[in-house]
Amino acid sequence: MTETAPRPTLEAVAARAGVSRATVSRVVNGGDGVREPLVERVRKAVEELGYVPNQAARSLVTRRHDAIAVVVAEPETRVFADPFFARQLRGISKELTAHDNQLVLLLTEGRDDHARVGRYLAGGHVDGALVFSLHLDDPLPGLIQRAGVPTVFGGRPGWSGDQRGVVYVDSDNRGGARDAVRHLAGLGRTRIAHITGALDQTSAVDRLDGYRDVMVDADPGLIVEGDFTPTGGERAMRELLARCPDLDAVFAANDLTAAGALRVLRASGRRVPDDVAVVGFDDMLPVAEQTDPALTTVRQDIEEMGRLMARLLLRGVDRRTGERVGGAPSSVVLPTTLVRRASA
Amino acid sequence: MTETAPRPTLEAVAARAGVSRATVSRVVNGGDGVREPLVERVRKAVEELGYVPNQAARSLVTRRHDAIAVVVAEPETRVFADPFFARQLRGISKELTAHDNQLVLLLTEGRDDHARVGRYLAGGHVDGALVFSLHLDDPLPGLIQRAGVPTVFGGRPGWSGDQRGVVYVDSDNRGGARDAVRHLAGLGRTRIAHITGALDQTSAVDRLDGYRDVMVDADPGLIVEGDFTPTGGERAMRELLARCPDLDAVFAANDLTAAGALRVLRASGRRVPDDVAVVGFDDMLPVAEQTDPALTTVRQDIEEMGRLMARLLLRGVDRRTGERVGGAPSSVVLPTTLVRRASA
DNA sequence: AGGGGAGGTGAGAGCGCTCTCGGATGACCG
DNA sequence: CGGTCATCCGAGAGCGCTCTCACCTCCCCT
Repeated sequence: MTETAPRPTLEAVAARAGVSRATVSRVVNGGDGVREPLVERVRKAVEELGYVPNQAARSLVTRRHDAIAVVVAEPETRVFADPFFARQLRGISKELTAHDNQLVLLLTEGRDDHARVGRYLAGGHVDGALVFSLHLDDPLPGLIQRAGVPTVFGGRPGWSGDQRGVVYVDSDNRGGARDAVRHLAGLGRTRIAHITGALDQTSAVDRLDGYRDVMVDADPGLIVEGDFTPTGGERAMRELLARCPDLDAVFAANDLTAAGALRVLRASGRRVPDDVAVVGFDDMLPVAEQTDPALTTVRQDIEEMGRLMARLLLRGVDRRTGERVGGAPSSVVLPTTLVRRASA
Repeated sequence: MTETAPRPTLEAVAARAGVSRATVSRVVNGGDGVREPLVERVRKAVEELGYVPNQAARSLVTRRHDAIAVVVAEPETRVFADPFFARQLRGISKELTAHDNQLVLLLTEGRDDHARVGRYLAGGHVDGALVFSLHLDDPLPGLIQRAGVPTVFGGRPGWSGDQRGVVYVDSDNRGGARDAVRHLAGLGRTRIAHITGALDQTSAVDRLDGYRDVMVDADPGLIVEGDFTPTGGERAMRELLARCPDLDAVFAANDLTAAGALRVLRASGRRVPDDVAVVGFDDMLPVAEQTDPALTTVRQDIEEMGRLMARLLLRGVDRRTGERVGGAPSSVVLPTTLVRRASA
């Protein structure tokens, strides 16, 4: 265990197989242009010696790292506490693994970390970056653009700078919100309230816009700002009940918010969905199914978002190294679906 | 953006500063043994050129990567869906960042992935590994030991192989469980049931052992196997109520399980804590506080566990490269604390 | 004033790999 | 049967860095 066996090099394999380094290299990298018997011999030598290429040496000459950074800006604990991000990460991991890429995770908190991440990305340690930019005033997109690293954002970055070349993957937050509100309207509800998410995030803004699309001349009193947390949902719901006791439906910006709202509604004696219908967003599974009553919500395929981000990025990275591709990748907005459960 | 500026090399910095490569290297790596005026000149040149060392070239000669792999075996979605892991990851990230190490995340699903991870670790791409080995029959510890990579496990690995040199960080699951059950007993409860976790994980086994420590001659009917999920908790609770309608307390193996149990208890007309007192484990925050009533539970400092794992590993890694250290690192078991809320 | 030593600095040899380029080999055609 | 060309393989030059070792300076002691 403490004994570090000297790892075999290309040279050693070449000697054993009785060929040159170049030939071994060719075989290891796909084996094109090497005749079958030689390929066999080299493969055998690799096997016997347990040869594994030295990635550092390889990167040194190829300038590729087969590694992608995943940057998660995490100013608040909340973000990380919900499973949303974990699911996305899983999708990303799957896709990267399938293409033999490593995932380098960079978690940031605060300004100093931003600088550090910027330096790291500019340092050319990775071939590209997947960035979850969560807040409107986040300096990260700017830093990254300057670093010149191919990047795909998770969620539309709320960034006022140069938009050219910005690629992102997002859910159709606005469309999903419209569906939710229309569903409530279709149930005959007319006093439909909205508890927003944290409005410094584009997803919250987009969902609010979707609500407004349907409720064109809604009572402004029916809109209360939340923050994507259950506690925020509770507070907002209390405020709503005080302001508009006659409301008959609530569209919450996410499931956690809805869960909080549900508790307050129950405590206030309202029956859900009979008195007040509630719709959430995300279909965050441990939560949405476990509320009482089970939550009607807007589902987004989170894992697929992650996978797509990775795919888009890898395409961009390939383009960079000069391989043929069909044009620059562009942003993708994934559809959402309404999941009907008991709450609306 | 598409234009990849050629990054300056050590050579370039040396030329600009009018010194040799060796001197620049010395300055970049701490500057020991270089006279002040020269240090200044080199620093200036580095600054002006925006020089960033090429990690690949450096690793090639030093055989260090300043990178640590975090391996998460994830046979079931559940593991990833709960925030437990995310918190630990955060602790790890902080500690690694503080020591200028990168975090390479390896997510595995299924046997093929295990082989892949084994190969990766054996390939010497990272200086060490942090492994979350979740199941008793997991082949990963064996693979890793064979790969000869310094490793620290998250949670006691339930592994029957050679235990020498196995280092892990765990919570005092057994002690925490004892505290929980004693607390219930202290409340005057006598028919205390236990819903276990998934018993192929050591944490579940240890918590069960802790329960048994206190309930030395408990009715075996009071113990039902769960699986750490809310649904499992519901099922188990129903079974318990059918078998032992006279139970007056439940110790659930984790908070999610407790949440499920709580729902079933309420549905069955039992009042909590009046009729049945409930204690969970983890103090998983969005969950434990939001249950009705708020959950009394056993808190473990998850983030600290992560930080500690990283610290232990880095110490082991240093030892490897020949730096002085105070002996081989050994496993650590962190204490837990009982958090009293409304449910017991 | 001369010698020894300590401390700074530079030259150069790799680390393990890829990739270009020239040479060898054999197939195929006239 | 000689020439042409495509195909396959090996020699060798780096990629950007670290680190050893020799040299050079300058200081201090006798």
